[in-house]
Amino acid sequence: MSRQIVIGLSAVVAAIRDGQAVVLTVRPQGQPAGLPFGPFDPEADRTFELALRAFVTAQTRFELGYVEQLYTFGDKGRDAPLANLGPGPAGRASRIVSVGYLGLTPKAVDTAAPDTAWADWLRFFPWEDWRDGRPAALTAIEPALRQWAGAHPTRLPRLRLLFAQDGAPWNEERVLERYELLYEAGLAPEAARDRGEPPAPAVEALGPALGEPMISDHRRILATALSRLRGKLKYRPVIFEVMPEAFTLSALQRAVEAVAGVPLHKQNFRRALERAEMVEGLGRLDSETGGRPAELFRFRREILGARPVSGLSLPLLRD
Amino acid sequence: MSRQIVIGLSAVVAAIRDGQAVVLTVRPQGQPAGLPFGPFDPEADRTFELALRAFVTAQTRFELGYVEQLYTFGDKGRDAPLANLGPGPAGRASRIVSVGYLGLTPKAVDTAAPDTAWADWLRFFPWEDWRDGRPAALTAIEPALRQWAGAHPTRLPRLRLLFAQDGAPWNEERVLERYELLYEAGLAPEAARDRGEPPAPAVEALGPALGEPMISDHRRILATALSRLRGKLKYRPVIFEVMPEAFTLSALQRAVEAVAGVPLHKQNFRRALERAEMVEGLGRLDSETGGRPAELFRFRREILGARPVSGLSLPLLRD
DNA sequence: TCAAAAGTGTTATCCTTACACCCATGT
DNA sequence: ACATGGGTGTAAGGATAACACTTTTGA
Repeated sequence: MSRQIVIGLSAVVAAIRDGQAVVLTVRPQGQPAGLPFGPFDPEADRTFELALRAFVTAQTRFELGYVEQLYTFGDKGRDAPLANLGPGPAGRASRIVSVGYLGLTPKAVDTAAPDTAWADWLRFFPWEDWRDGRPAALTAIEPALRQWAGAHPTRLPRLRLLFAQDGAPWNEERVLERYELLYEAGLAPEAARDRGEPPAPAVEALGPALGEPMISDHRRILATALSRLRGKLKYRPVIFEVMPEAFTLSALQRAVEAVAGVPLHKQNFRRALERAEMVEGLGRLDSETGGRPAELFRFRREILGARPVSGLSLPLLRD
Repeated sequence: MSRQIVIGLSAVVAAIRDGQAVVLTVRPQGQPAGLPFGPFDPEADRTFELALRAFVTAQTRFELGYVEQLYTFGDKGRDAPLANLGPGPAGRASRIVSVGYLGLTPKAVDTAAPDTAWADWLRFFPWEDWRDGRPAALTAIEPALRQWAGAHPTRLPRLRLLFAQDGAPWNEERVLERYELLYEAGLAPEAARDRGEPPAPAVEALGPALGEPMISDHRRILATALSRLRGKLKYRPVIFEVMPEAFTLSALQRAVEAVAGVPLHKQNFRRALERAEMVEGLGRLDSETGGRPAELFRFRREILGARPVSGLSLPLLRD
């Protein structure tokens, strides 16, 4: 009898908390972190999305708002430690196909569900945070990357382009490609693990600069999500899905910066918002941090139905 | 024993022929057209992409070049007539999940494989061709669309936005959303078919203006592909994947226009190409159609590895 | 010589970028 | 008063959109 297919659904649930991009993780004690995931039941589930919403709520006591499909991963050998996804054709080795989803929510409240926590997204990709200039983690891993590339005719240009080597500019969208390069180079702990090998010495030496690993292919899915989200920021007003009803323009800018991982030019960011008529002042003020109180704004959701609406421009701050 | 999952892979293989965007279709005599598709074998296939390349070649005697994953569809009830996808868990009703792929090729050569043919892409979506102004097919289906929308608070703005009603501008990227609206409105023949109902009279009356239906969810996958491709044109130089090594700038422009379905401004299109240093004159001339011979150009593929490269701007021609 | 398609010049306008500066509050 | 963050004005440069015009071939 032939090997069976199990479809696993994984959710990247993202939010903003204290000016940082965070994701919902599940971490059974002692184990690496993972994303909320569950099996797709071909009998009972009418659509992927409904199944996803149901098990995320069950697992984390959290209701999803905005949801979109990311990618379906089916490579043999990268699904290793997800052996049993609950009931269904377990016992015998099943072929696991994983469908990744991205969910956004304005409320990063603690759910009190066991083993569930909001984790700083960039902890898994420390080289992705350029808000305060070139990240230290990148400097730390550069030697290992360059050693892997050597003078190789395709590796070296690829490294240059993806990791801003030799004066190449940083492109914040290519999160997945960067992670895949690290995996190929054997610099992601998951690479050795998936082959059943012990961790490489180079990986152990670099430690946290390589980012925290996750179970199964979850870090890959997380990288896919960040790539998608950073790209989408620019052509859809998705950032408002992680903002509360009322927010200050600075909070909005900090949210965009946290997701995109780059510092933005304050005034040009505001001018772009204004021109697009995306936000509206509420007259009310925010009485908060030290300094002049900021006006509260709201997203003009009504423009979504009324005209083709693009995202935000990212006016970079020169460094 | 529980119902099993079958994963079907479908390929949208696109090319340009005689200035038209075409796709590879499989059409057993008398039946509606379909995309090349085949089952994913969890036993033998290492990745989706390898499996896809293998069966497309087997089925159409055609080798794929550029390939990317589109989307994974798993809705119950939209997979109706694909009952048996070859060997595997057939006999008993299986749950079919379909993973769509997009492939691009510069050679739309006839393969001589049985029942395989290149079909004009826009035949399935006649309202998508704005190269010669507002398409007649759109004018034809507008009354039915407006009747469906009525004064409904969400339907009407959605219709306006997607189908350029009441002065709203046309957005060529939203192919999938338009198809889904037609499906919801019962104006795609597939909608009644999937519910096991006879064709609606309104659908029969409109005939070809609603576009040719396809088997299973293939028209949905085709719409997904066109959306993706139209979007991608603008931020990746994908158009060159469907061009021969040497081409004239007019041929390039016609290719872009065929895919995007909109007319472009000749000189501004060329200026954009020049500024991006994307193409290079070959000195050779093309001795072809009536008129002054055109210079042949090639895509400077080397820029791909060297710097972050975006796609083409689409300088619209006012109408 | 005329139709057909290739290819070029130029300007107004808008958007982006990059300056530098003023405002309102809490301590 | 001063530190802290909020909020504004304006000018240079580049990209886009919109004009109309010249060139080279085949029939």
